[in-house]
Amino acid sequence: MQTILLVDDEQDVLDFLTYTIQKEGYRVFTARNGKEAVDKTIELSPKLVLMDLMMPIMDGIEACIAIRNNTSISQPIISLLTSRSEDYSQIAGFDAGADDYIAKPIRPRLLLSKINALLRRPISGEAQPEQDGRLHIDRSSYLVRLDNERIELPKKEFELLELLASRPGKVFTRDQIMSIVWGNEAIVGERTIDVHIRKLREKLGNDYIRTVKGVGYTYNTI
Amino acid sequence: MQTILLVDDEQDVLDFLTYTIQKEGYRVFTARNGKEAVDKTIELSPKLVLMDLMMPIMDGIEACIAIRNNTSISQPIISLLTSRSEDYSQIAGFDAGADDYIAKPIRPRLLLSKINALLRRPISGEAQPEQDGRLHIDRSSYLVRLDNERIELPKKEFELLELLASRPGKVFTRDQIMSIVWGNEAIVGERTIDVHIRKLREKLGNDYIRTVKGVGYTYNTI
DNA sequence: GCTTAAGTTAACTCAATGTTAAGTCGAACT
DNA sequence: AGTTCGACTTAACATTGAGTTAACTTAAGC
Repeated sequence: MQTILLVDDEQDVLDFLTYTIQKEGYRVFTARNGKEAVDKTIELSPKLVLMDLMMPIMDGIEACIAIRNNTSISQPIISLLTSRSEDYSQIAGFDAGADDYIAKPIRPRLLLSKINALLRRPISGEAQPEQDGRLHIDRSSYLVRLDNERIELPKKEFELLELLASRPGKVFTRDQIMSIVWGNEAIVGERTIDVHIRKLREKLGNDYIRTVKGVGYTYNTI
Repeated sequence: MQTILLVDDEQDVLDFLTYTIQKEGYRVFTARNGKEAVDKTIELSPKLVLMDLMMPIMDGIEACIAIRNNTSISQPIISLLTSRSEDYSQIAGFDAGADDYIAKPIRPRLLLSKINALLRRPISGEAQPEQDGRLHIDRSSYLVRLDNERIELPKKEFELLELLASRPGKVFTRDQIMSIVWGNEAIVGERTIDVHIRKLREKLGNDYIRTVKGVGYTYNTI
């Protein structure tokens, strides 16, 4: 079960959101201000922190910075809750390292679908894909750089490359690739993966992805 | 520790706000009118001046102008305190060089959050978003300059551009754009974002905003 | 050599996005 | 009050290109 830390200074909001999120099947902890949020993040290692922007003692931005600066803790996904009126602080949030925004007033349905989406995406902290010099993969800009030349990749190609590069040397089976990049719902044909691999090789050169026949594909460790 | 100059002609207000702000960990000085405010600004070089609009001897607007015109002193962030009714004077305040408004009656928590936000924000005019020369976005004057030619943008377009430019290269999803620029109250149609993107491209040229199909939009880092 | 996995190519499909023009609404002006 | 204006939204339609498929070729392993 995934853990979520909920941070707001208003008890009503906490109660309501806790109820809403628990019903969806998550484990919820709460904090009342930024200081508590930082402490509990360290203590509980939540996967996701939902935090109000305006709080006494330490506001959302400060807490965000504090969490991001503490490299010894496992980095949660941080999403800030904000009122539409306080618009100038919104941009500061991204600078502070927040991953997403959720605008108040909060619609429960929307909130849950956002939470699900945020938690479904690749683990932000772990396994930074690839730094070895030649190739650089940046998820936030959806951009790949090869020898400092930028290469724009379409979504699926990017995600496929990102997956392979997240563990250089590890061989991913077609099944694994299919369920991670395509999801279990999509039933696509046998050759679809091949074609995407081909497109990647076309753009990056043949050296980066190695076929392990009968098993799958791997990102080449030189 | 950051220094704040508090200016109001009512002793009650001064006492209450001084207490509130000191508790948050700022150094607070006070002044009783605009004249004093200018003098103490020169003397103390505060980071932030919180000033009532209506005062005897010299009002907030005049003091604001006096401070802005004195180029030999380090420019503080100026935020004016105003009653909701006198909102017509807000325009004059911005013209006079104020950075922000805080409406009376003052809610302590809101005030503190605003102060925190203001003091984190670079002094007005000093571009946070975008440095590359061609495009200059100035939030305080709500104005965009492209190759030194001024471009006036309506609110939504400005906010959209500001968001994208706040993190050049980062791809913002439609969801994120929607909740930040529009907020969750407004449920607008599918094509609304596209149209605003189009208007921006029309005015700025196509080079600045890149579409990442299936993901979102990004401000281009050439 | 036979079998099967993977590579290749080009055509196809459809959802995502682009575009245009017209409609709505509120603010400013007369 | 009526009028004008422009921001914002909507709706209808056009376009694009990512993703997929199909048909065929090549390579690997026994």
